[in-house]
Amino acid sequence: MTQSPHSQTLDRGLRVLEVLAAAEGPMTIAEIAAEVRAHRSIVYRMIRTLEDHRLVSRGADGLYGLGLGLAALARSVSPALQSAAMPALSELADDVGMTAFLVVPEGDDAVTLLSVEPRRTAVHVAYRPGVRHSIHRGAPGIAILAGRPPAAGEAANVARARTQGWAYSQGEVLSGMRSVAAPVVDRRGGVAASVAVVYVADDVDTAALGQRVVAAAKAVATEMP
Amino acid sequence: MTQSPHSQTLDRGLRVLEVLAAAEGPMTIAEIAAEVRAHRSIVYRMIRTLEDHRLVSRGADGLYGLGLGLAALARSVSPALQSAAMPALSELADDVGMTAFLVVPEGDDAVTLLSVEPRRTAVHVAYRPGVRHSIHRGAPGIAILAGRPPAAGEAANVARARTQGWAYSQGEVLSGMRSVAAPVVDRRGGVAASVAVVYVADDVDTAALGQRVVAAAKAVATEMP
DNA sequence: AACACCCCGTTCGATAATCGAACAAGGATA
DNA sequence: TATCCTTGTTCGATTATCGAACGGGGTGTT
Repeated sequence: MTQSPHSQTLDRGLRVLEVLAAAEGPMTIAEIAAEVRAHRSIVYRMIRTLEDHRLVSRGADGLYGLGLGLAALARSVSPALQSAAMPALSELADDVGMTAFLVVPEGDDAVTLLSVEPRRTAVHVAYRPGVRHSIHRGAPGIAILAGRPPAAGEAANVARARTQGWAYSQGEVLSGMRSVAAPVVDRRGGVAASVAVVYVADDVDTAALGQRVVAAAKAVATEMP
Repeated sequence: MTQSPHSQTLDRGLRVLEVLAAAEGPMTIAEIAAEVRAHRSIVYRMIRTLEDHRLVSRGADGLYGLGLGLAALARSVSPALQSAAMPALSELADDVGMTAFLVVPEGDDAVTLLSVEPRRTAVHVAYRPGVRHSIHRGAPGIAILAGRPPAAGEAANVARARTQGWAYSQGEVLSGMRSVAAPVVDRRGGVAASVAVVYVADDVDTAALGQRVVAAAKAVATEMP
């Protein structure tokens, strides 16, 4: 078994991006270097290269932050799925007054790819793209599992979600949060994603909400190429 | 004057991402290597590293595409601005039945950071994040310029936009497309962005639309921290 | 079957890209 | 002025990277 060599330089460059993403605001090169644990001159060279690709940009104050090239790159992640989901998600968010989002499986994780906040509710739950958790916890992940062919020894909540068409969870990802989700099943019968909403209220007609989310998920599937 | 050394390895790694973004669908490593004009074994090493950072992912068929880590990174580009703009944009898009988007200046360019398509119009103009053009062409760029302090020798359309509060353009970026935009002026008087809509119809009350866009831009500014 | 072709993934010595201590040049503070 | 801190660059030593070559698996063709 080999060591599967990795690229040190590329790794450090990507860590620069991650450090900038995790930071509160723009940073100096010295701060970045300290965080990445590399020599300053190394970070200089890398920052220049990242700047060429517009992945970082130097603000007017001389500090560095993430650049707009990332917006273009992110838009190219599953573009067909994103385009198909966008209208259905915003319609759903408006209808029910909750944040609606699209969750995609990646290995054993469920990752939020796209989220739409409702137009005008006093309070709503912010749910950011990039959020990642186990596919076995939370309605979005359960919905994805339920959309797949039945597996031996699968959890009870997955089986229930499969028969009723949507999944429900409470506090599995964030305490106090409830979530309802339905799988997006594409033409070939594969599960591409799930559509979900989150909320905190306890006076919600879950069954009706479930049907509404199922309809949104179907709409997404219909728009898929 | 030195050559401002750049990092070859990092550059090639980023080009891998760009190649994947530009591609129609997932690619083999050999295809990527050909496109990037680097040896296959180099691309192997880089792909492994990119995979560790979840910027690329290997599909079930063994092909590689962009990974979900990009969604998280993109969300960290001006997060405050994105959060502030999201609700106002989707409300605007719904109200007027047009695609609404947030445009940010980067040097001499105007770049689309965020876009929201309307819920249910038969036809609407798709406008993708990452679109970039000169800040001097098109309503979004003009609006940003108009939000800045008056400059000597500035174009007439900028001056007009400043007095009326919003900018209008026709076919400057895409032929046949009309666009109306208004600047987002933050608390410190700086111009962070502009809010814009695009459409093709010629029977639109431009003045009324302009007022509506101005209101949306104000709403975004109000939500800014 | 045997062949040809393409893609995958890895190995390893030569090489060139990278590393990082040291340097020069501003600001700021005292 | 002198001191300190930060930014940005230089350049020889080192080491990560490069890339030709290898082995193996899959698919389609003769």
